[in-house]
Amino acid sequence: MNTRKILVTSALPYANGSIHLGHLVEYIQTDIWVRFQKMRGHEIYYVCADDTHGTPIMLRAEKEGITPEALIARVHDEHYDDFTGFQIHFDNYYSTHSDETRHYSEDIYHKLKTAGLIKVKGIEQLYDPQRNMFLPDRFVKGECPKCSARDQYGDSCEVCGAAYAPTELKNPYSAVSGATPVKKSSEHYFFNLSDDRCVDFLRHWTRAGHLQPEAANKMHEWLGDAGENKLSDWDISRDAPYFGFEIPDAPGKYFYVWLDAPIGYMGSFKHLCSREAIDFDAYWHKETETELYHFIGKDILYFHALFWPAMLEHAGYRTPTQIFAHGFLTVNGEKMSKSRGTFITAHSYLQQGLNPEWLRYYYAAKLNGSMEDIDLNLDDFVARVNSDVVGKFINIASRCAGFITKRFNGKLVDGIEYQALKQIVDARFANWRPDTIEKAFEERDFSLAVRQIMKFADEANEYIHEIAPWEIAKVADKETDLHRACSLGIQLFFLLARHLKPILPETIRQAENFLNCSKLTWPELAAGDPVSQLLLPAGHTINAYQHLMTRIDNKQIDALVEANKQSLSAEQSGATKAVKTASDDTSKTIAPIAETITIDDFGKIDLRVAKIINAEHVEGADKLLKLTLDIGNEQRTVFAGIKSAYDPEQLKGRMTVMVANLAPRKMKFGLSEGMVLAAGSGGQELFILNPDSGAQPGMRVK
RNA sequence: GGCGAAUUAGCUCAGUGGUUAGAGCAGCGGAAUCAUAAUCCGUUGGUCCGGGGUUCAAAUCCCUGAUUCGCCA
Repeated sequence: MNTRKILVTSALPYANGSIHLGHLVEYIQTDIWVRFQKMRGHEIYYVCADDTHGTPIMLRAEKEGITPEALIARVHDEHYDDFTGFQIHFDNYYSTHSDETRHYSEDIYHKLKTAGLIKVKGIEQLYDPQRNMFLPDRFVKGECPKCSARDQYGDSCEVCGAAYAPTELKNPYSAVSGATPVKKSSEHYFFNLSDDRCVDFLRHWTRAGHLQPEAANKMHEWLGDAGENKLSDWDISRDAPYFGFEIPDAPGKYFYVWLDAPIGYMGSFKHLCSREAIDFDAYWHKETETELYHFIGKDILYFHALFWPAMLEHAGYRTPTQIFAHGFLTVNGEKMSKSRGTFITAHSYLQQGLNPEWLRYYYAAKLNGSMEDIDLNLDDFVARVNSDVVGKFINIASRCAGFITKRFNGKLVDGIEYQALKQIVDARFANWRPDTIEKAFEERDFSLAVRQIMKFADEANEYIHEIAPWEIAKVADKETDLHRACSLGIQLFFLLARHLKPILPETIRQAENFLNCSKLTWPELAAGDPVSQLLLPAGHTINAYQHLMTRIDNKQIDALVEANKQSLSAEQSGATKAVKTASDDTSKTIAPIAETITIDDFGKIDLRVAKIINAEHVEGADKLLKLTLDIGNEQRTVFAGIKSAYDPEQLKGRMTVMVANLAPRKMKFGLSEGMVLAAGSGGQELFILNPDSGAQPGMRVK
């Protein structure tokens, strides 16, 4: 077999926020693929790094009262610990805030400039006059120009979905200082993506097998047909103050974080090369035959399939062999949700004592190499892992090992019985060839690999049931049969373990101890060679069996979800890019959305427009006002806890909304026949609802 | 609004023109007791999202509608 030389990356997590189960899809996917290739003996390096630059990092560090360098050092360690906890093995986990990344950023910039692909032009942006800084879109808030919803971000409205420029917001304010932003122009540096050289190159490159078909189609949408030019030049500079690399010949101008992020792949690899004397150029030289793969989420295809290859090409470097994009993770069929406790951090998963290999297995069972989203269904997660891994796979070792240890001193059959065993394997298990599984792993169709491996595990259990070692064991003169049967079971377990090792590295490491064998390699089988060639040698001795994996208890999942509900305000959002940062600031004052209800549930609540015909203080009550409400054909008395915010006189004659079918409640001061609706945290922060003019008392609200 | 993807058993998913649509899990009925970390046999279960079309033949191809999710405006 030819030894391939491969460099693999996962996208760089942003150094602002924790790793969560959504991130882990990608790192687990990559790690499985890398481990598979390593087992096959290929020369493969897996590098990654924290993505450390940009305004959000700068502002967060400031908020915490530390330097950005201190912030990114801390987050780097947190991220690295999380990844290590999930058995994700990087050959190097570095930082984009490094000499190497700076070097290649400047190098690529210079080469692009020399090629005439950098230009400077003035643009007008919103500027925070109080903080003396330009504001990224997400740091400008205001009212949506279309629907007037308040507190919307500068790029799009979360209420009506409209997209717009931050300058279009009504009553804009800076999310940093609260000041009203002003328009100010400054010079920005652009990478000329719209240049014919880039467009022509990308038109070809995106169709040349470097992308999944669905990704290539998406790129075509962005590129347009031949003759069209839909690409805009890419703004690669940001003005000071900015945490990042200053552009060499442009004081006060910094490289935009997305310029140096992918260059961080090179930086991290360079750092590894220096440490381990690897030839960097062999992997990045234009004419190289080494392979380069980037695993990414589908959300950042734009950067990796357009900007990045165009930059590399015109700076004289090689371009990626392939971009492997995956979909998003949903939990129980929905977006991860902090209020439902399904926004689960890697740290909490590990801290709650859940086995990381459960998740690795489940993700593997779901991933198929396409850009489709995958769903983590928590009930299915428990059932699937328990049934497949413990019930089928682990059980094979568990049920055969006892006999081998107790009756045969740990030794598997040898001599003529070993030959008989091989014959059985080649007759009955001739279909246990690794080809299909190997191809599936190579193509990142892990779900197919897992299906195939579990089919083998089913066959192993069926066979063991047929020969029934526990029956043979009762018969005095059938020691040989018992020995052969159980040896076969262990051999089958050994074969399955070899296939599962990329997915379950720690469990299989323990299995290697149990099996008393050196590190398991991928089962390579040439065409025509019998399956029995893959077995442990004759007379091999194994160690006593100790349990290799426990089952998941539903209670553990409940506790995990509960823990992530509780940590709501404490946890940072941890999105891959900075866009989530600003929302963290508001999330602290906004209560989580309650459990989903059906329209029928809502229909049970009878809300009516009510006119407040009288309001008065209640003697002896600290918080209550006594309201008399007109709801059309009847009047209601309601005691409302709004004394702290409203004067009775100002309420008289106003219209509001009440729950008309709430069970009456006897209170110290009388019977309350419903409740009026109000928002706010209490005290002076209370706001009763007010229907639009024209609503009449008694109208139902629905 | 435009473009794209998805929709198959209770759950998670296979199945891209060819028997009567499958698997695992769950359920139900048995067996077994080596495996306290379990298995084996049997079995129930489907309007392949709805509607229309092409074809000897459609889950699969085409049109149309619904829902969900993306991207774009």
